Amino acid sequence: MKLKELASHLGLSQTTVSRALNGYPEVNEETRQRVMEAARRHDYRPNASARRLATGRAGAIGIVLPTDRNMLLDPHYIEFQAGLGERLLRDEIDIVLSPTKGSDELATYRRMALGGRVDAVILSSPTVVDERVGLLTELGLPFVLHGRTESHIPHAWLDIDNEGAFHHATKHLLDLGHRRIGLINGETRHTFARDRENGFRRALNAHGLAVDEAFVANGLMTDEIGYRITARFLAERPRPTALLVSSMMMSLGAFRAIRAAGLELGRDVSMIAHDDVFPFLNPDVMVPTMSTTRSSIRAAGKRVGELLMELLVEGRAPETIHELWPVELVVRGSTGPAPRD
Amino acid sequence: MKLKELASHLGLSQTTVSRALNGYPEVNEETRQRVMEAARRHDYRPNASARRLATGRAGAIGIVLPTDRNMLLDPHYIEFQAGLGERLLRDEIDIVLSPTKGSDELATYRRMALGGRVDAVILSSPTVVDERVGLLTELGLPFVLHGRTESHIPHAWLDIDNEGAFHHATKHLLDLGHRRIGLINGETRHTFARDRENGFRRALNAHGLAVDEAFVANGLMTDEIGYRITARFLAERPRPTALLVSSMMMSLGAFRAIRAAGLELGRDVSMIAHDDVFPFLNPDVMVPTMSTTRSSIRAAGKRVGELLMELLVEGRAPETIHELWPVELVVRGSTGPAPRD
DNA sequence: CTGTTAGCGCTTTCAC
DNA sequence: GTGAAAGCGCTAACAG
Repeated sequence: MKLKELASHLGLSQTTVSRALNGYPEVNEETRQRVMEAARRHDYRPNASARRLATGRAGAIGIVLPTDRNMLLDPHYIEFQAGLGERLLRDEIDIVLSPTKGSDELATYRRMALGGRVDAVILSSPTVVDERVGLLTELGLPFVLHGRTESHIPHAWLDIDNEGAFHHATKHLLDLGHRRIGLINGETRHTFARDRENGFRRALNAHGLAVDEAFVANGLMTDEIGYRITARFLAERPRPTALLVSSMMMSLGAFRAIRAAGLELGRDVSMIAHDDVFPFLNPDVMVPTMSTTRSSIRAAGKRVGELLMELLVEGRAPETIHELWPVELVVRGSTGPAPRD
Repeated sequence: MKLKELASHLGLSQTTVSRALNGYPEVNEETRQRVMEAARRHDYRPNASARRLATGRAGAIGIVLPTDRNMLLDPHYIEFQAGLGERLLRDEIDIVLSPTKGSDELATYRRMALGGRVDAVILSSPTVVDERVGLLTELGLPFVLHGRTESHIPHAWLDIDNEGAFHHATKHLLDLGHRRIGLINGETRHTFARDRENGFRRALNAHGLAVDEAFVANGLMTDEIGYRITARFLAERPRPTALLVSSMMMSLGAFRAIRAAGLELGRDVSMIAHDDVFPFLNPDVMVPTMSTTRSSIRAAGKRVGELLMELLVEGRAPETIHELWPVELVVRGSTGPAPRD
């Protein structure tokens, strides 16, 4: 069923039917009812491409999906998508995933912009210096950055307070008497990792403590890397009495390394991990329960969807969109007072 | 830059330029070079909507994304997407995610089909009786099912041999002398869970053993549920000496429950878990290493992309596409001989 | 080998 | 309040 057929069916013009369906005010209320009713009965759906071509709006937002390693081989991504989808659903906006090999990423954004397939894009996992912001601005494709990057170009972003979170967590460990604290972090080129490290260092410095560089490590946020780094830390003498870990996934590996070293989590070694709140990994049911800095990545996705709509529909200026979310510290069983030496 | 401009720039008609760009054979090779070169120089990209409207092809395939809990907001999903993307990338095919609330799922498929936004869709996590197959067939929207469902309607599917995998795993445990084996499975409405249970039962029966229903459990495939079910199993007397677990995520919880019960994995209790091969969860680096039935969900995604293209481009008949992948049993440290009673 | 001419299905002036 | 007509940017017969 296409508009033309529907119109002739009703003995009306395409124009009127289109107007009725799209809620234009100048349509007779009775006519509108008839049109609506007929549309429903015939299960009429406007053709997306035709509508887009006519309006210039794509009704979709884009995400570039790097198919190779390490970018988003983690569950963070899908949680974010779920949140985003939750919001976009309301306006029947689709998410277009454009697969890309890591090296062609910028070219893919270019293709998205020029192809008119999307109205805006979302940028995730920014690095400290991120070329994408400049490119998209130049291309005139609206976007919201999830995270932050250093750039003089005004743009919309939403981030969590990584610096504050790890500062708080470190301070908590210091208050418990820990003096040798290890940091197991994501890759340094990512802004969030740098921010967390800054928070960590600031807390130690404020306490008059030097950072022991042997206890600062970065890597992919996997179970395996968590295990390896922790094993290395625990082999040092003296070893750290507490760990700050950038992801729950890494904390799983860290936990195993602690056990493998014959130590007990929450007594011999304390741990605080960052929790993005995955439905399948609940710090409350771990044994011992895991102390965390918590911020739902799904909620962030939802809010980013919201901001995108404000950008697109209400024409809100990107530079007015800067949201920094506070991060909660949840103290559970994996943290305890520093053991005596 | 649009086609029209590019054409007048070159002193050619739109048609010729279009043909040159789309690789039609009847274009003079020299002309084609000129056109290509000009297109590159001006960074010309055909408008996706216009092309779609003209050709009727969308250049995208759809996935319905259930935004609420428990469907597949788990990492399985993103791995599959990555594999799919890897293949679709080659033909510049996009993936359109249509967010939906669980209950509106069928309506969303309908919308996708009628809206012409996608050329085909992918169906994941089928239930034993799955209405989607009938709906899509009726709507005439091509699809490939990842998994299997009971249906008399001919359709394309790719699945792993879940029955065989769990039969094999169970048999292996039996050969090691285990007699009380627990099954920790996904939700029974899903075909894969039913198939795994069937394989498990068949192996026990072939061995002349009755299935102890107290040792068969189903639930969401999360760490938490894995923990709970295992704790319950281990509280039974006599308790199981081996566990078959449907996901690595659940096995993490199972592992914790085993430790919490003061038992040792691989000695007091053996475990085989199904591994979808996530880059962030490596059975080889666990302690002890985890025995698994292994099949890469990412490889499946890639192959589904391939099949989709055959369906769409080469016009392959859906009913000729039935792939059942064998599953490898990888014996590692988490399995050992049954302990003496 | 190239150009002319219709559309694809919808929205949107501009008249009435 | 409704309709006629002109596109949106591209592809695809059909001629030549």
